[in-house]
Amino acid sequence: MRTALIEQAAAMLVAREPVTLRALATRVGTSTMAVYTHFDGMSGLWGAVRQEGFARLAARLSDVAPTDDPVRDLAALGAAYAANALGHPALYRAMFDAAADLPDPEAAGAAFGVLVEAARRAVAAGRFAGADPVAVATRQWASGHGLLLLVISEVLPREALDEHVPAILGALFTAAGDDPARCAASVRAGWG
Amino acid sequence: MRTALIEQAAAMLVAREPVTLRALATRVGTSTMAVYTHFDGMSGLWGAVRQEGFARLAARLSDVAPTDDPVRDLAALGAAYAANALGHPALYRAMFDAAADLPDPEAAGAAFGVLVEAARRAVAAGRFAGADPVAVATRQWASGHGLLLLVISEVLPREALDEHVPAILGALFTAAGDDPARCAASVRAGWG
DNA sequence: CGCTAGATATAGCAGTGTTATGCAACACTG
DNA sequence: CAGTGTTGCATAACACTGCTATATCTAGCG
Repeated sequence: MRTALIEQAAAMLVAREPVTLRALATRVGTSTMAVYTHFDGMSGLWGAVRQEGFARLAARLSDVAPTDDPVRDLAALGAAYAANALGHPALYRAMFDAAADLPDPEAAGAAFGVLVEAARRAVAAGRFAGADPVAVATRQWASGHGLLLLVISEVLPREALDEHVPAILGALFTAAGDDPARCAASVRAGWG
Repeated sequence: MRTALIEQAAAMLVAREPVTLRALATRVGTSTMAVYTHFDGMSGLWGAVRQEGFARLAARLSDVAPTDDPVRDLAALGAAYAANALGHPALYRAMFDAAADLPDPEAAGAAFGVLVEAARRAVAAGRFAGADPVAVATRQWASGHGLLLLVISEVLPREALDEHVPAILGALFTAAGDDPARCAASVRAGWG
């Protein structure tokens, strides 16, 4: 029942239908009370939906197989992140509407951890000499997040991603200590 | 009446109170119908509020006096942008909830134009050799936007701005062609 | 003054989330 | 096995939301 409600809510979210209590209950074939017994009302359900979104994101990022080029992997993680967000834009927006209070913040931490781990390998491989992996991952995340939100909001066209993401990642990774030419090649390879 | 409604809505937004039709009408001392004669219902009022937000943002950015160091100016514009967003976080979020459809998109274009103009001066001054001013401005804007949203959402602490903004701007401006050391000094001077 | 047009006030509608109550099914206990 | 407490869902009602239809009032002008 819990999972049915969450999945139905996520489905209505990606279908761009308004996620209302009664419509949700009807679709699942139950009554409105179910949302109150399994969650703490709609706000609780939204929390569960956000967490599900972060769980799917973490799964998508974990699917990116590490190679012997950690900088390429960082770009590939960015591509997977963008694909996930563009595939379910409404869910992505909902996730960050209140990303601070998740039932289990570890889910978001896991997604972020994949990025940090790749950055750590880049530092270990000597590509990011003396850089802080957490700082690099945070900057990549924040920059990509902002660009993605502007694309999802239709402020920028979809092509803006291909135009700006490689440039931004190249700038960040070069600033972290990577060789500019080699960095550009890795980013191009990872971003696809 | 129009302006009273917009200002009251903005005030309730920064006060973190729910902006409801009846509460808004009561505060202004009128009836709910006023929102329908002067705007086209609540959605129309939200559009006007978003536009007012962009107008204030453009005014704040225009207040940044240009100096003979355009790279410093870009960082100063970033600081003004961040101060405006952090000063009225709820308004900032509302602005980008539907930034694509504004009654007069020129208001947002004006704010963005200030950034582009500074980048153009940097190109003209030889700091950004052969770079595209619009691309540089877009990357700075998107990156700062993402970081600001994460701070406003309390995913990242406020100190993250001082930690990451100079690094990100330095990386972007260096990638645009500026000298690393000189760029770092300009950013430091502008970010304050 | 009389009249028209615009804006405002009132009341009601459909829809929302939430809650109180009742009912049915389940698991445990003597 | 009967009785019993607990849990989970259904029903109905409540307060609230945005919105609209109608009536009233207030200028502005001939």
